[in-house]
Amino acid sequence: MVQIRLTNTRTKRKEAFAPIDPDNVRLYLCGPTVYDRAHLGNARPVLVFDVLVRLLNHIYGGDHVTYVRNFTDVDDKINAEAQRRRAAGSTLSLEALIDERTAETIGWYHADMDALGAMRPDHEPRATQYIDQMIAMNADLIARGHAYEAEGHVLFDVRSFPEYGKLSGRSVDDMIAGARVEVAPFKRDPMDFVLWKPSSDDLPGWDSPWGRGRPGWHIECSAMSAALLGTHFDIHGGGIDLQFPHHENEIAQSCCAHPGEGFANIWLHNEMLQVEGRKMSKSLGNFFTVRDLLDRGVAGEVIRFVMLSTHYRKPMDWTEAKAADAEAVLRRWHGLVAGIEPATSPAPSVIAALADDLNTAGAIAALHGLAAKGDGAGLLASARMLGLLLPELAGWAMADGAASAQIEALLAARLEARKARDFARADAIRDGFAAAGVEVKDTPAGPEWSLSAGFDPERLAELARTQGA
RNA sequence: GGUGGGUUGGCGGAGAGGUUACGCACCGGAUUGCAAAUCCGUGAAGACCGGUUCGAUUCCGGUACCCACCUCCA
Repeated sequence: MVQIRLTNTRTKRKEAFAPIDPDNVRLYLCGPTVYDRAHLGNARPVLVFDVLVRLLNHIYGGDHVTYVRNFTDVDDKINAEAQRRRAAGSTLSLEALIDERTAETIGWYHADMDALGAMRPDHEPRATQYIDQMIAMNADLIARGHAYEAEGHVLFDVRSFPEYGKLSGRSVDDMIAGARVEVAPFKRDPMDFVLWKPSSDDLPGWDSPWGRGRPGWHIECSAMSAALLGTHFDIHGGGIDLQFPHHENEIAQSCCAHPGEGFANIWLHNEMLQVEGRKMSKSLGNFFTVRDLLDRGVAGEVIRFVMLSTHYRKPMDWTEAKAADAEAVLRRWHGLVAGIEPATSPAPSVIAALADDLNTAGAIAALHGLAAKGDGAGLLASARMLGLLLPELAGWAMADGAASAQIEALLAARLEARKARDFARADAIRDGFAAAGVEVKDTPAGPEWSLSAGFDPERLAELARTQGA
């Protein structure tokens, strides 16, 4: 069996992966807060985990892997949007407006991640479905002396958990020394964080032993992972920005509520996304969503390829040049595997690269090797381990019937012109193909064609008109 | 200020203490009516300063720059 090695950010080392139960490998990925469209950075952990799950499925069998990714649907931005809609004249209740907003956002999220070829997790719990479990966990933490109630809040007592800060390499005292924000007076320690907070009448709330309120952000993941994966599971992941405070707080909650269980064995964190060498931010004007890219004609498969061409633990820079490069490679590969059945198993070189801490860039290099050998079957089977060259994502690289007919007609016209030694016309058609993004290869068996990066159906149609083909 | 990540050839981007990464681009050759594609081939690197070593881009220390995170923001 292939040995997977993963960099565990908890131990800061690359470790051999040994599942707790090989018959049920369990992973949890922190999912989106569903208040708006997913931006490009949100896609990175999803794709990293997608490749990881595909690899685990390959090694342990798809029925022996359980993948959970949550939706955070309790959040002040969601509340603000619901309040905005009601202020704008909606007659629906606040709760109904929140449902409306989160439902549509989840729909968008699914559509966008589907377009990237990301498999749906086995479970996609919503925080609002686990309020009872969160309340129970909070009560338990109070009973165990790890949390306390103050002014309608329930707060986690970080001083009760000596390990606090270990994941992110911070000490409570250092963090307090560097604190920049005023501390709520009812906290015992400035680093104590909220497990439950009171809701005013114009905010969603649930009845609890501490009055009507809503959960703090972190407790949902502790409650939902325990409910769906148990109190000890294999892999927990997310963006490196979540390492502190979110994951630190999850560990504190879960380890104190379930002492001795261990919580997640391995923590995986992906580095952040940049755009053209700069941080992606609304103020820099380089902020965009996955949907923005898709609408601009960048294929989901191209986005996936670019994402996977940088190792997950390095900062990833999104550039137009990379997208163009990826598109050219994928079009060539699609041409190479057209009509070919995948090999029965992926190439060992690709599996080996992925097993080595998800070295997707190395795996892509191995795919290039298969392509260079002309091993279409091997390329196809191996690329699919990375979620590439999947039939459901291939539509963008294919010409439709009208374009095919135009291209065939133009090729025939060009052949005729060449036979007549009318090279001016032959070259005009050739140049027109190039300008329209159609790649023609003249082989001994006759011309072959494929679409290249920047295929433009309108220019092709124009060419067909002017050449009378 | 604290914590973590990064810095590799023209560009992107991996692995490995000593042997070709890989892709794109470039250059030479084959091929072509000329091209394209394809095939063959040549170049080209590891921020800076020290240390360890027979030997470091790879390990260790320091410096510089870039990025992220640093309490009810998700």
